[in-house]
Amino acid sequence: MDQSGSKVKLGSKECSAALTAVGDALYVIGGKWKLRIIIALSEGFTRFNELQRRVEGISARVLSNELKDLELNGFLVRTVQAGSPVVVEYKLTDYSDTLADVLNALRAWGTMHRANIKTRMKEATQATS
Amino acid sequence: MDQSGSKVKLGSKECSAALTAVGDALYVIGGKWKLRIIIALSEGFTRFNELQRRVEGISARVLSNELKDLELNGFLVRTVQAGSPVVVEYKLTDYSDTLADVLNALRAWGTMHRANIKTRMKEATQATS
DNA sequence: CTGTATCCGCCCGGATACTG
DNA sequence: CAGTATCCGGGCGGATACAG
Repeated sequence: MDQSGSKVKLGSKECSAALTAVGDALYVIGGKWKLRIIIALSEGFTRFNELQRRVEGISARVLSNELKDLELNGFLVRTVQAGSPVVVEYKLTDYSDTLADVLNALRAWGTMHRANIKTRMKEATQATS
Repeated sequence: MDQSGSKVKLGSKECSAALTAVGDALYVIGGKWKLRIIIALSEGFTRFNELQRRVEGISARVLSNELKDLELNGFLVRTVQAGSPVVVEYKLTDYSDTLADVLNALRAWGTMHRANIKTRMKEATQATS
């Protein structure tokens, strides 16, 4: 089959490295909400309630926790401007830009996969009809 | 409950598309184990117990469920060869190759992030010393 | 070996109410 | 608006025992 190097064949060291690296990544940006929050922020939504509306399905409690977590990991900064209405803003840091490749890959794949699923369902319909 | 056509109705479609696409992706390959199992499989481990040893920390029950899920989503195929010891093998499908970019991006980022954390800790040590 | 079934504790996270 | 506190139910997932 792929013995003649058709697939990516890594040495055992690089293999565990892949497992470890992806594990590290998932530990920080894994979970249901982290990346979506980052996307919403990248779209220019900075306020708490804006984000909650934008990231559909998230509760205030969870959003609050996730934001703290993201701040701890250096992806965003929380700023408070005193005033008549106190303005709290969340803004992505430069470090969050390092996720660009991950985000792009995920977005591209998600788009592709959705189209693919539709095709599968159509075929299934035809086959069972 | 949002009655007003909350579907794609915004001027900037790309933004909501990103959220949807990444949401789709996370729905399928999100979670603690999926990608790690795929990596282990890509390393050539095909047997159940091999995978369980390779994907550190996963229990038999969870591994079983994840494998079913991955098979349902077309990432792998389960084959059973009858014999004195029945041989069960899990093999990645071509469709799993579409995840290459995602995996590479995640691996690269995880590696970068780990190095970055080390640097931060060093600096913190120096600052407090 | 390759799983499945059952029990069960724990924690995630929704709902609600409340504060500043 | 921007959260926090509390309650609490469900489910995720570990441990164990068991089946093919």
